[in-house]
Amino acid sequence: MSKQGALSTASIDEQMALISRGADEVLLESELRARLEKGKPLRIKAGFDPTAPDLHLGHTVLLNKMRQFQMLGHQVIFLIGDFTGRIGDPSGRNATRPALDDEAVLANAQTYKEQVFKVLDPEFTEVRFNAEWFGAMSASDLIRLASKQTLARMLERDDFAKRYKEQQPIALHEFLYPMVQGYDSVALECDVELGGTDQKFNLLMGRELQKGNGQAPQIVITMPLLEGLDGVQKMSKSLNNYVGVSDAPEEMFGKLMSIPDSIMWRYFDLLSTKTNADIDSLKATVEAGANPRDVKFELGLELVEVYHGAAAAEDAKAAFIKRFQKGQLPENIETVDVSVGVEGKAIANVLLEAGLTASTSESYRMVKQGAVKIDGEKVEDAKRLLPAGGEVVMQVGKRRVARVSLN
RNA sequence: GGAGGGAUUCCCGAGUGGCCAAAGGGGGCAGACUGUAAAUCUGCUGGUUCAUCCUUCGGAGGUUCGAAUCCUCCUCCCUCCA
Repeated sequence: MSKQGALSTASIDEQMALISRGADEVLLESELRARLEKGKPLRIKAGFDPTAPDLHLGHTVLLNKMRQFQMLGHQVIFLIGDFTGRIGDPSGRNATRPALDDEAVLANAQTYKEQVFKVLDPEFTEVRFNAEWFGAMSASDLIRLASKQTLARMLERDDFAKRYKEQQPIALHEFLYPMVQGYDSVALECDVELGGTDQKFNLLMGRELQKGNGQAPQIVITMPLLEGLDGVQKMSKSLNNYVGVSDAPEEMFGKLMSIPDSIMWRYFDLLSTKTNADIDSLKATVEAGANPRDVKFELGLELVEVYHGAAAAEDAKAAFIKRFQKGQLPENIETVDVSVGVEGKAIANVLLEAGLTASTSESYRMVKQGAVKIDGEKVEDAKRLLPAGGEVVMQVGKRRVARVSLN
């Protein structure tokens, strides 16, 4: 793998292998190979809808693929769909999504940029907004664009076909969306467009429109959804199985360590910038009997480093080992003040007020199950009163800890 | 317009007058075992002043000593007929 800014000296086969790693589909591989063989930097685009500014690792799958292209010396374009974001996107939804107002779009776009450059190298990233060309487009331009597509073609899309069949409404503007997105590729003269599998139809539309405008059709690469920490369902906030890109280093490391082994290689394929050869050699060590945990450490280190730097990553790993492998208390325990009054307060209530349990009922349950410790001592009686004065370290289970100042 | 079926605790789903804070499963949490993995076993899984009392079974009323269960009205969903 070469330094950025210059085309990689890796063989075409190696480049193809890296580019297609983890991808759901590469359409068409033969075209991609042909373009790589020309030996010129390619223009790689991925579009982002400015609706969800709080990113988790699932969202970074595309970014990581872009990063891999950068490492091969190609130019990536981070396209913010500010114009299309104002229309609303029907992708994979049964109902139409409300349009965003200008202010929200801009604010989200800004947040996006901040988070995205943790992964991408800003020097080799072109940030564009599609209002740039659509803002200036006239009605006649738009109708001319629309004239290039047919109803039958639009209804090939599963989502539309299904809604049509079920007699659910399809707003006309939803037909415009794929065309508008496809036209982005024309405007940017893209060689490759990346997107989620749910975007396949729209990505292919870009090929059609490019052909119609005398450009070589872009290669389409679709990336799958990343499974969450449970290893089964897709990573999402609502399922609470995600690693947020703004998670603290220790939290991020710990979450990554908790993924099932079965999903570990998937994370490497989709999130790591390691070469295929490096990943293969890690696999070989595990097959030879190495503890998969140590390979997971590698994963944790790499990903925490992306978002927090190398030093923080090492610290997170050390803290993890100390806390969970050796069972010691973490170093930075949050201190919480709890007022207990002159008579003192029952442990159950102190736990609640310290935020360690969700209710006093839960406190009682935790104590009953032997999950509560105060200064390392298992608590037997949830009703015991804690007197004012002094600090105690309270633990509920392995993960919840707080230093509680009683006053 | 007519005839039926349904709405239950985070989710699915049983319950058809008291033994129901409500079976079972899922999910989650905790304990054991571990590599904070998986698998497995065990327990817990409405609130509380915790062997107590309070609130919950779509909503509002009613019958009853007592209702998730019966009656009335309302809201929403599904199936069939016209």
